[in-house]
Amino acid sequence: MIAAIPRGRVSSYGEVADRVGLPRRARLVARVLRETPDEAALPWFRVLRADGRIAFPPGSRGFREQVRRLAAEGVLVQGGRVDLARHGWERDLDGFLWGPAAFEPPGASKARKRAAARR
DNA sequence: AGAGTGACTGCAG
DNA sequence: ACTGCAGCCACTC
Repeated sequence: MIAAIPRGRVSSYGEVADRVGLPRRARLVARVLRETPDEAALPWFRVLRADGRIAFPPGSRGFREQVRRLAAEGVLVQGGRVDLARHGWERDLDGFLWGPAAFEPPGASKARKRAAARR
């Protein structure tokens, strides 16, 4: 299930559990990830907490590594968290509303809405 | 059996 | 938006 998370998208422990038919088993997903060797080459870094925050302690080695890997595929982490409305699996709001416009600078969305309101 | 632990969640303040 | 806290499940001691 984790291997199926598309590049540039993220999911959560709970969502992964749900998708494999194991509701309320978020902690089990976390355990599996912890026990999985790096050689498995799973995109573990695409799994976040339900609110979009990185599960590792801020500043820890795992935390920094996760930020680095996410950034490498265009997923910005700010204040330790990812915008799920933008990068969440199956809830790619920008993609749905505006097409695969990819990445815009902060505030671009607001500015666009203001412009639309003026018309 | 009972208490403690954690790459988690949802909700109340 | 942030912090606690109870609830949760699968172990471990």
